Amino acid sequence: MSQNVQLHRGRPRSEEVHQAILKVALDQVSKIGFRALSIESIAEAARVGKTTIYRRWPNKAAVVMDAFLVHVSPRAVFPTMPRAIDSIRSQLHAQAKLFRSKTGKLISSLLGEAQFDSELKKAFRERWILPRRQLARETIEKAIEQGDLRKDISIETMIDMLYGPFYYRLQLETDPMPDAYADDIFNSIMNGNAQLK
Amino acid sequence: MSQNVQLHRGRPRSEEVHQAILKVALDQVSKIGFRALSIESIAEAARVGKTTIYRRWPNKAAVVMDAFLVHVSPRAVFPTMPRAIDSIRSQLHAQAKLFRSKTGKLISSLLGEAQFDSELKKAFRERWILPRRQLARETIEKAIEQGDLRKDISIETMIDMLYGPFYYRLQLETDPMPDAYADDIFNSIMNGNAQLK
Amino acid sequence: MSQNVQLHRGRPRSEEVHQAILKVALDQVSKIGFRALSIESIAEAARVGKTTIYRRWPNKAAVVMDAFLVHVSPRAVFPTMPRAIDSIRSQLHAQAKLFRSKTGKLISSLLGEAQFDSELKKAFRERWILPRRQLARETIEKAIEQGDLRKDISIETMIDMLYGPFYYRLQLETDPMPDAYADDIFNSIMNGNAQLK
Amino acid sequence: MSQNVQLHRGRPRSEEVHQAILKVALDQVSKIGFRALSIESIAEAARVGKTTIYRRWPNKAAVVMDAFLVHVSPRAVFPTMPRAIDSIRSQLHAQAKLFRSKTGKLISSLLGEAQFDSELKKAFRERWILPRRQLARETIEKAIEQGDLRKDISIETMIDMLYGPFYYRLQLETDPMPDAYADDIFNSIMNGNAQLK
DNA sequence: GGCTAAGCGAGACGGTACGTCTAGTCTTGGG
DNA sequence: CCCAAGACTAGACGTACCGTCTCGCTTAGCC
Repeated sequence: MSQNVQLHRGRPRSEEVHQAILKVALDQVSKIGFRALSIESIAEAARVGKTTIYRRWPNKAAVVMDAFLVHVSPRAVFPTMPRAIDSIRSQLHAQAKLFRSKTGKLISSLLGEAQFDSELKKAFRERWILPRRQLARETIEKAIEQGDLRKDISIETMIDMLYGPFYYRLQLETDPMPDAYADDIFNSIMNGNAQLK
Repeated sequence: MSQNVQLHRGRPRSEEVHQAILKVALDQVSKIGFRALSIESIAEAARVGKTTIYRRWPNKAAVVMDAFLVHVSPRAVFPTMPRAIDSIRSQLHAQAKLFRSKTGKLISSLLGEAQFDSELKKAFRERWILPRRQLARETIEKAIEQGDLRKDISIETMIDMLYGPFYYRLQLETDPMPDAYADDIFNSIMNGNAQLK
Repeated sequence: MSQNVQLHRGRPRSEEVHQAILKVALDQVSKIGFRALSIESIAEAARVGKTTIYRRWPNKAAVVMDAFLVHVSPRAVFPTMPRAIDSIRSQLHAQAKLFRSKTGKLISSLLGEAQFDSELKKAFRERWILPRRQLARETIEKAIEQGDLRKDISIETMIDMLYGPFYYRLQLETDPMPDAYADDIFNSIMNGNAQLK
Repeated sequence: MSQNVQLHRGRPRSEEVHQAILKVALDQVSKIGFRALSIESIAEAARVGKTTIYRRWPNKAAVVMDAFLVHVSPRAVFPTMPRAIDSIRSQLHAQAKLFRSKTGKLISSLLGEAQFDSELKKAFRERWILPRRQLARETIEKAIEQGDLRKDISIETMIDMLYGPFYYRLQLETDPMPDAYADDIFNSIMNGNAQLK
């Protein structure tokens, strides 16, 4: 029985063009920022028709989101160490370093734009936030098993406390974000702030 | 002898007009959202020339920022209780309530937009964030004096941990933000998550 | 062998749209006058984007100039008669009639505006004035050949005297412009005003 | 019986201010042209409130019209000679000279603007054109009496032929306007162009 | 090798809002 | 009542992008 459905009719989409667009998008977002970026400027710089971009993405946020993930994914891996609790501390340092880099600016732009674009918010959450939360969740569970974290804690809240302050400081720039900040957060989460009686 | 310098030359700016613009801005931002809002629509609805708006604010973000503060300031007061630590818990509940309301949406819009507008970020930080941090700081110091918080903690980090998770959840909508969330955050900050040995 | 150069790249400009704009421009200039006319109102009435107009003409004067020529060209032909001198007299009557019509108002608007827009002046001169002067010149030369006009006259000056008084009266409205006016001008040009001794 | 009607109540209008406005208007119209001129720029340059200008003139055309007349009136006098026909020839030369000067540009601007402003047209006609026509009329009548012009001519048409070609050439710039042009016009008007049989 | 279908770059299309400009009016304090 | 200053409403300007569309041309698989 032959397969009647013709899978690829007509000229196939060019992978080259796809990559060129993402590359230009990333370049421009770094150079001129997310706001100043426009589909028109990407199209022009990539020597590509606007239609070609709109055929693949609904708007510039989606393009930049893709460009961001292609760029950052290989870089942002969760460290694995024998003691899970060490992985967590290590991850916080990696987080601080990432947020201090140019990528930090890109992340805050995407999160900022996501406040006005529910599709982007969904994508940002599902493709960037949730995978990292899942890794964090697994690591926390392992740390509980290893006896370093209490059994009775709310894991989701703990994850919020691991990430929340970083995004807060990234977006508000109330203070810089040195490695020591990661340690402060870690210690506070582990030991709490109450005066034991 | 006489004062030669005329302090207010020309027709003074109309306070009525000022209030009308802020009112319309707030109305519209609630109805149609920050992005759909335009200076033109505000001008039209407020029966005001566009120039009159541009004379007072550089862009719509600045208008909405002002409208937001006028609207929210009287509402968002830091509760004062005999034990400072109770004020903190109470404030977290107020925070959760505020962020669940329509104002929460407005705050996330302003913080989102602030990622693309450094003047707005400065204004948001200095007129909204920092005053609240200052109150939090004073309350924490009082709680230390009252023996409820440890002397050796980093106050700035603790403030980040009080607010960060709320803004994180507000912007990412990973989960809802019930009153119980405020309690979870409070307990985690107070007691930490480590398994005591 | 093969022709590599793509002659018409991109979507071609719509002739329909072009005509629609000119039609609307002519309608509106008749109804509300040149000054009250705006590119915005043309765009709106023609259901066309402003950019589409600006892509083709630099300002409203250029649009109206084109609309005028499209409208008037088929109407304003130089009459041809066996005796060239009769063509001239006939043309003066046509001139008077044209200037009394709505088109006269349009011509005075264009000439008026041309005093502030050198491009328009150039266009008005080259596309409206000079072609008519050329026809007049040929007719005068023929009349000289036919022995009705003297050989020693300055043709350019004579053309000025044929047209100048009409434009003068059109613009200043010192007096009406009946057919008799054309005859007066014609007789004066032919016979002069000096008392022969 | 005392006169109850108070003729001048309040502060009298300043003559100084009046002159300053006219001077600035004339300066600016020479420098930047009629179109670029605005009431605002006059007010600013003359250190005068806009209201003060609007109190005296309805719009910029009226201001410039006044400034023009104040400037040009003492300069533009009709020459008087024993033979009226010589006055006419002389006047044509003066006309050519005036139209070649900066004032020519100003006249064409006013006449141009007058096509869009009926009040200005009225003022231009009554205060500039008609007085000169009246002088021309008187001179022509004198020339008829002196036997240099025919009795049966249409005087109004002859005046149109004296002035029309100059305004035509001033506004259309088809050709320069040398003194010889004045002679050509004069000769044509006097002798006509017909071949005598 | 020709047919069909989709992709391609280019650029025109209808729109929306921008931020600026000027018009002509109004509202201060002061002369 | 005049004056300078400058805010007021109104509305057009010309520009920038949006997201869609329409060209001629290219590139594939299928018959």
